[in-house]
Amino acid sequence: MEFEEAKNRFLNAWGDLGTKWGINKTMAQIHALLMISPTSLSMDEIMEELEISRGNTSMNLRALIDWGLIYKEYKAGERREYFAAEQDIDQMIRKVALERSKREIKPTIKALEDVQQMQKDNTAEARQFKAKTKQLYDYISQGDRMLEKLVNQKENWVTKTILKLMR
Amino acid sequence: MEFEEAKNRFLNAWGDLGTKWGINKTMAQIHALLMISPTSLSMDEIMEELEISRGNTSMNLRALIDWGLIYKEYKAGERREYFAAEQDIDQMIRKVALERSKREIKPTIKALEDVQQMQKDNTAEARQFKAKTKQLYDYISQGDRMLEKLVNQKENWVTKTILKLMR
DNA sequence: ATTAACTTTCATTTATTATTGAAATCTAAA
DNA sequence: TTTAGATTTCAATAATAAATGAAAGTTAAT
Repeated sequence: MEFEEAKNRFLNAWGDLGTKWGINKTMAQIHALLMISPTSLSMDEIMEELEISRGNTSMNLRALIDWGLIYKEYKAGERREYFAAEQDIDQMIRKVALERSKREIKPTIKALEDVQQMQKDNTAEARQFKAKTKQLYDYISQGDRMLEKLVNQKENWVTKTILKLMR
Repeated sequence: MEFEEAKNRFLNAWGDLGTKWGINKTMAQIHALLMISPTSLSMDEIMEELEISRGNTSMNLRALIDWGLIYKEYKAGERREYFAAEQDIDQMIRKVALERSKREIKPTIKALEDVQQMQKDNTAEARQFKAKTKQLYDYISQGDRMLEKLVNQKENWVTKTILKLMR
């Protein structure tokens, strides 16, 4: 396999993975491209490599910055902006976990909390509903608390966690 | 909040969560409905409650069965099929983790493996590419091995894992 | 073997999400 | 303060994914 072929294989695989994880294909591919690039890249270089429009590139670069997965770099005497990926995988996973907690887990927990406030209603349906949503609430909020805790201890928790659990 | 209102709030929250996790809204809502139902439900009951078509219901029930999240029940002397959700949350999370590993993680690992076979190429680009994809491969495959291990030990690993890590 | 209750399939339609590209905005340098 | 390189915005378009519904398929009971 040639380098170009391997690179495309990887960019596509990462793009596909992204779409399954609430990250659109372009966003994931820009991220992939920056991860494997030995130098930071300008918007034009990214557009050319991935054959995407300026608007699309701009919007997804911003999204990646919002997620904390890439950052801008300024070169002396150059006006244009360059972009580079966070290279530490632990850090990367931490960022993704944090963002997904914020966008998906937290709102779900809020909803589960809210529905607990339901008025007394002693039908079998209402009882099962209350029991199940409470169970889900306890479960998910405990998981989220764990996530938070691990994310905030700035060490390489992912690796550590994996190794701990592999014992 | 009335029961009906709470129920809809929950069905919508679960549907939304699903869309962020590669599970379409209807599939997630059917799952939610069955989780909170004290009895198993027929296809017609599900259609009516969620106001969705027969075709949609049929396809998503099958998908949920494929994922192992719900199962069929047959009632004596009745021709129609009834559906019930797996009630154990640990089991549910295990099923989702397993399915996502199969659909998303495994193919990514395969791609990362493949691109390692790239021919010798000593440009800075190729070297960074090789290093980064190897790093990702090691990381992700170790994570997936852990997942597999935990999923296969049929205990309530999610709870245990969380508690272990909360220490 | 035929009927009728029930389920599945899939071509078409609808809804959702992503992408484009040109105009507007921003900003460093002249 | 004007210019020009560069980025952002967003209405329009394209691509993708989900939902419909009617016809085809299944199967238990007669």
